[in-house]
Amino acid sequence: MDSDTGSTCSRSSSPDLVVDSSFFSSKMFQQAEKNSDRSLSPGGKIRNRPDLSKADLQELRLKVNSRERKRMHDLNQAMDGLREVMPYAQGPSVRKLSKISTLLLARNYILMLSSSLEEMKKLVGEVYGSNVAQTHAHAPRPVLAPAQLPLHPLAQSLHSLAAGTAAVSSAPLQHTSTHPATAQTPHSPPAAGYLGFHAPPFPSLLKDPLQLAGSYRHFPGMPCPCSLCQPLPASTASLHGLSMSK
DNA sequence: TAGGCCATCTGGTCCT
DNA sequence: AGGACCAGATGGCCTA
Repeated sequence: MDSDTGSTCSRSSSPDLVVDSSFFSSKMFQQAEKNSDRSLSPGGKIRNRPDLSKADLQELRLKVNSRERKRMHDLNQAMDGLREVMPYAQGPSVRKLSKISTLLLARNYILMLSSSLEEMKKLVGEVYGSNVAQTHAHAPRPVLAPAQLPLHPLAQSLHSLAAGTAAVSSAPLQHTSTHPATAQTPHSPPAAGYLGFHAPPFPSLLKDPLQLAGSYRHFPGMPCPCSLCQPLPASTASLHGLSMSK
């Protein structure tokens, strides 16, 4: 059951709840009674307090409920904070990620970043190694194009992740996906399966990462990974398989 | 109307 | 003892 305040908050996960006497509406007490009837099991910290009067028991129960509400609100706030840093379009017209989707997406995001970091380390090591060899050989060496530098795989993967997320959640990114397989109606939340770990997340993207180049979101502070801006080096192709199969 | 998602209440358990 | 955390139950809202 929703509290009166909860039902007016447009499904916000973190409603600003002001607990006052009116908050405990008859509806809430009806629910409380039901729950009490249902859970008449022996035990229960509050129920087993013969030393307290009925009024005290009720006050204690309200206090505990309030704490629990606050705890859940804090949890939801943290969840909102997590949503904010996810590569996912946000805005008033965009339905926010569900909790489960947020967690799954976050996990994949972390995995992708970790993988990209490893790849960056490798490439940096290779570059330094080559430079050392080159210095000794006095031979001219082609300079890596920016598109081939280590950040590329990270950004490329971000595009896949973001585009896929948008596809399954229908949250419009800055570019609009036109891929028929990923088109969904607005306001449909992402299915957990798409963000899960047992199947390639976005098969169409894995098949042809270049196809959706124009539908990607560009992230501030990151090199644009879309194929319109950069070619896809073979070394990063494996990243598209990085996902949920763990 | 069914199903998904969510907020809330509640009792139980664990920790300080 | 009190608080945090957890899981089950319930009902509301929303979308397909």
